[in-house]
Amino acid sequence: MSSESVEDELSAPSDFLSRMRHTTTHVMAQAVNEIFPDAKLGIGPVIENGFYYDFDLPRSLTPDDLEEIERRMTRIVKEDLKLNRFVEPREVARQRCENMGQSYKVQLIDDLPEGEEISFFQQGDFIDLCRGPHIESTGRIGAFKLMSVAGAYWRGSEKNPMLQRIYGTAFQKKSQLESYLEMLEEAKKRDHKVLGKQLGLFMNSSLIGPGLPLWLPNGAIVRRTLERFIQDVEIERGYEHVYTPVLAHKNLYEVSGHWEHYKDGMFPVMEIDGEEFVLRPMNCPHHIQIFKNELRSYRELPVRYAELGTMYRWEKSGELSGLSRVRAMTLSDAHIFCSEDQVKDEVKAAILMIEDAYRRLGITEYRYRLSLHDPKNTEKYVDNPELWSKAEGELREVFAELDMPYYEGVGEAAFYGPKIDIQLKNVLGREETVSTVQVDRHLPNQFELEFIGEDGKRHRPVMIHRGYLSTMERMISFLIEHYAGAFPVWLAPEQVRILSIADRHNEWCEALAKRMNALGLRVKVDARSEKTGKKIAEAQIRKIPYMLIVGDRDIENGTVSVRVREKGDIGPRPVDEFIADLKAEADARGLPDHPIASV
RNA sequence: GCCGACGUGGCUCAGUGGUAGAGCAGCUGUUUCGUAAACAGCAGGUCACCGGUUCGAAUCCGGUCGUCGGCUCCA
Repeated sequence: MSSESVEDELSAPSDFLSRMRHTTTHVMAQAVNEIFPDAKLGIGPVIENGFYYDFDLPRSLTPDDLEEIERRMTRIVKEDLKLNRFVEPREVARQRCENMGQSYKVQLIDDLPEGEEISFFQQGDFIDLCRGPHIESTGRIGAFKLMSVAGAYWRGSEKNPMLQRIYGTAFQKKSQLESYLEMLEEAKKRDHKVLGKQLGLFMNSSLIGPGLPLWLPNGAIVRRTLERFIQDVEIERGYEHVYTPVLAHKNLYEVSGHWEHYKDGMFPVMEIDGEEFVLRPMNCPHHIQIFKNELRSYRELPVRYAELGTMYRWEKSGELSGLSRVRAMTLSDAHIFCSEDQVKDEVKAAILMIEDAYRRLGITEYRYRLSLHDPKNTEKYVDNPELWSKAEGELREVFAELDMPYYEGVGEAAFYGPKIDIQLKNVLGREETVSTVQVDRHLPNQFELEFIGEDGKRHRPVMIHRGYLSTMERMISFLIEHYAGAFPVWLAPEQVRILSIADRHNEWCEALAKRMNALGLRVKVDARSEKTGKKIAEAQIRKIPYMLIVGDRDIENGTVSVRVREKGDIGPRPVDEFIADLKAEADARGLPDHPIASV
């Protein structure tokens, strides 16, 4: 992280927008410096949709300060100051920063590799250590806006002092800035926390506790439907399901190594009658005990145990968020026990299974990360260089053999082994880990797992940890945002709402709903004495895929007037035909082709 | 956990020291209506919690809890 930040600070991309944003961040620093002459500067890189700069200031910034800074920035832009670049020898540069009291900049210089050119940029009186590149003058900066203030640790480490980070963005044209801000507003409406409330999917109770969400009936339908899908696919693909408890002796996790490496992520020990229990933060040790329950033959392998495993992790309070970061979660987990020569095939099969699910869910924006350990961090990772290099090499081979592109993330591995993480892009363009496949030779050692080989001798199996569709919490928070709450038919809590035109149609509507319910379709009737327009508006807000409007004409002709969520009124359809089409669409368990709407 | 902001009926939000408000939702009644919100009435709030300042606190101050945006961490 620290080396990357230095990198960010000193080598911004060179296209005009990036250079302009980089210059804007300098203008911001200049403005802050005017208000706080003693401000110490951290780093000020360009990021995906803008920029930030970190400051060490005598007091914390308020929203009013941001306005003041913006005003000063506007003035600096108007002054149209030229940016001058100059280079200095290391010692001179270092002395300059020290004289300016810029201790963080001194640290940056000290960390620059030998022989690196050390450059400064100056506009007006303001001088800043920076590699650039910049635009030629502040006057060429277009529309900008400061977005927020946040605390950020110097160099990203909790051990370092916390600086104040100001986030901002800039565009060449005002209209571009405006449409970006509009886009953020739109994204807010897709926020799963907002939609979760609006659609009655989940809630939190401060009495129950933060990070412990409660699934409301509608959310429970989405979850159950997804869980059934997961289990059905797993059965098809040769997994066996098990159920294991969420508590275990602390000792289990001492053997596994979790206690040593993962203690901070666990709820504290419960002690009773001299026994120590913990809530499990992972399911693997439980599945391992099942593997060990009998003597295994190579003929049985691979053994694949799957479970929607509920677990508890002590997430720090500031990390919690809606359904995506929680303390109680259920992972679509599985552990594959196999022989050395089965590893790569099993990893590949798991990846292909995950890709197939994404296709059905309509998820296309993702990339593979090979998550490697950090050899320098022996505290976080099991210290066994041979195992690491073997497993990491193996996963690279898998990518090569599948001909799949990927990138590597050092320091992203699990404590026991490297991972293939599938990184999804969420609505805000941020990546989150959803599915994961991990190769592990550590836990089999810890628990002394064995199977009898063809040669009659004992061999150690390899374990593959496979998180299929993440935790139900994170996956569904992702899907809510991905679909903007408009779930495809197979996942929609309420698939159809029947709207009666007048009270006299209610009985017929109820009978129709009953008939569809009997086929496993989720149908409700809006039998209130409200105007049709109002019933439509409400069903639309609830994002129900189909509305069936029923009045005299329909009852007479045996039709329903179909209104499709995305398309509006598509006119009357024979009842039997609609039901058959809907049933087919729901059973397909995939993105809708909209057979009904396509007519 | 750290930095910052915020917390007012079920929901969305007004209200900056002087008797707690609106819209939607809810309930009751009227309306029976064909593709995005009929009309009227009623009810609903220890202004997150605890303490302080003040003749008087939703409003000012302190603390606690919770939420949000970041940092760190992560499925």
